[in-house]
Amino acid sequence: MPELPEVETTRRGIRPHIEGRTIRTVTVRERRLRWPVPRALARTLAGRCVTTVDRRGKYLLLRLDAGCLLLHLGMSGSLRVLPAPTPAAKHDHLDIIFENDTCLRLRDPRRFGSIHYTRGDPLRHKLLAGLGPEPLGEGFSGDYLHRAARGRKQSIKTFIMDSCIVTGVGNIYANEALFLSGIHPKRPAGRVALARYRSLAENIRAVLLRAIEEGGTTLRDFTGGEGQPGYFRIHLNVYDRAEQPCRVCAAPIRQHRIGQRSSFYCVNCQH
DNA sequence: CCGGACGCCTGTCGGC
DNA sequence: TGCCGACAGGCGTCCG
Repeated sequence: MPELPEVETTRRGIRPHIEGRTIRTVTVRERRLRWPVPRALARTLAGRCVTTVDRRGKYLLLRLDAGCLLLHLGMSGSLRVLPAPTPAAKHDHLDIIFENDTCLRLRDPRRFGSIHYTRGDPLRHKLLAGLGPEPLGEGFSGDYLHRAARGRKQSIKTFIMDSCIVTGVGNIYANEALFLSGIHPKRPAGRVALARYRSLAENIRAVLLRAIEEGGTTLRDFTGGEGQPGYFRIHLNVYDRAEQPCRVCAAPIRQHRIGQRSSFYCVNCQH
């Protein structure tokens, strides 16, 4: 579910409630997530203080006074801040309760999300070490993409969704950025010219920033850290708009699968 | 090395 | 109604 804008929205929603707070207890109701929740998690976290809440790609980093908690929301995960005695519903797998009776609750019906604790530098963690540049940070540009794509035959869409290339771009925003740059999603990544990669890099940034401003995209059930939906859906040009008229040329938006993922594009505007 | 397919899960929706 | 298949915001792993 959550791509970079939704994870960033979650980060901004939970941060003011938990930064500087000390963890009193942790309740794990379901250990079977994408990877098993560490058995010692509750013991490890009790008494720790959250110093900062950061993000790397689609991972949230809760930096503690000792170690760091990594959270990934998978397809259906969400985090929410609640007053401590709030009854848990189905799929509420984890509660982190702070000494001021604030509860940080993880809900994840499909259980594709994961939780990891690391003692050392989180950016060195196995799952983060190989990630590509942040699309909103330094080191990400059209020149970089063009260089990385050299000789690649895979589709441009699969290419920009590869977290080793650039992190945080998922199915919604890949479709949207390619539309904005007029690039057909099936075009081989190695056959996109530098000028078009410059446009694409700018549009990836632009669409992610705009989505963050709107609090992310809520398709069915995404909510930010304070339970609010995101409003970027209104601005989607192609994603989930099969057969609807292109906002530029009015031709019907096409949908078909690229690398097992639904892809949406305008045959008229994208080449 | 690269690229594509496959699972992992539950919930929802459309068709019959 | 109910059943069944397809599909859903991700990604590590396996195989050719």
